[in-house]
Amino acid sequence: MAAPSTDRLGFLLSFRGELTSARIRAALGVAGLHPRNVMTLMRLAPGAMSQRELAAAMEIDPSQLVAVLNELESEGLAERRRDPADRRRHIVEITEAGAAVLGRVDAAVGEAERELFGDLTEAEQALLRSLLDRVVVDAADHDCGGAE
Amino acid sequence: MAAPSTDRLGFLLSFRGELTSARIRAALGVAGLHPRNVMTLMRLAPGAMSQRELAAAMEIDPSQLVAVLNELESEGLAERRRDPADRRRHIVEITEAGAAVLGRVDAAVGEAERELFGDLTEAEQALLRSLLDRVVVDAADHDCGGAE
DNA sequence: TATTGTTATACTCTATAACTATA
DNA sequence: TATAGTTATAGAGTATAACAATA
Repeated sequence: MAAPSTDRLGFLLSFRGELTSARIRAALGVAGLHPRNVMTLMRLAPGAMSQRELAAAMEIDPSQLVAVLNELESEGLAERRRDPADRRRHIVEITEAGAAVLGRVDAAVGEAERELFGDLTEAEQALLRSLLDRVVVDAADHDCGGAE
Repeated sequence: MAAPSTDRLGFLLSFRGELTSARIRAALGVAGLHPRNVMTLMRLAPGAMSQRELAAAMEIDPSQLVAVLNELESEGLAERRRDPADRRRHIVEITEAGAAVLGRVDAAVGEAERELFGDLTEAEQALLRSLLDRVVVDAADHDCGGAE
């Protein structure tokens, strides 16, 4: 849906964020993976963890994570193995192939950022970052009814 | 899904945009309407137009607009009438009640923006706006496959 | 035959709850 | 009984195609 009153800063930030998000998602898809699967690999890159921990870190429901890991595992990009200490748990780990994919993705995201922010100097990019960091987005509950 | 590498400016802008969008949508819902319906009223505020024009302006499919207008009309916030010059067309118009709703919404959005950007001075808000305006988001086609 | 608005259908996402196997 | 992971189901949202009325 196109912007109706981009003269409001809130709308401007929302719409630019959405378009930026679309460009980044396209970059994440460079290896033919779903962006969500790539985000999962990114989470796993620093180290292995249980599915429950991974779901919590990504703020998604554990049941949604199942399909993601099925796909990643079938493509050889991540592995699940039982935790010997507690056989209910799965330890999830990124594979070498998964890490290699992340390398390609990182290059594509870098390219996307050069396109997105290429008209800004390094200093201006740093300034934009610091201003965005000061936007207050701590989700106080502002649900006002809505929908029908 | 939470941020995996907010150290990249593209991710930061995406995630701040998403959270800002959520806060703005909550404000749009202040009158109990679906945000999409409020956006439609905003488009109609400057003047009446046909459904086809309205759909084009909002960049949505005409068929999706039908349900929105049904709801707005049943709530007395907008009206459809046949164009006498071309009886295929519907002229869509906001009502006084619809304009009144927009007044309440505008106040709520103003409040949301004060929360979001209250830590920034007026000058900093203007700076943020000008930097966002220079982010390049003209959708060149970057579809790289993705999904499965 | 082309266009406007409408309806119907299908596909994706997401949220939730029920189920299994372990503890 | 409680927890980790899985499966199944339902709902919202969206995209597409077929349709009726009018040009």
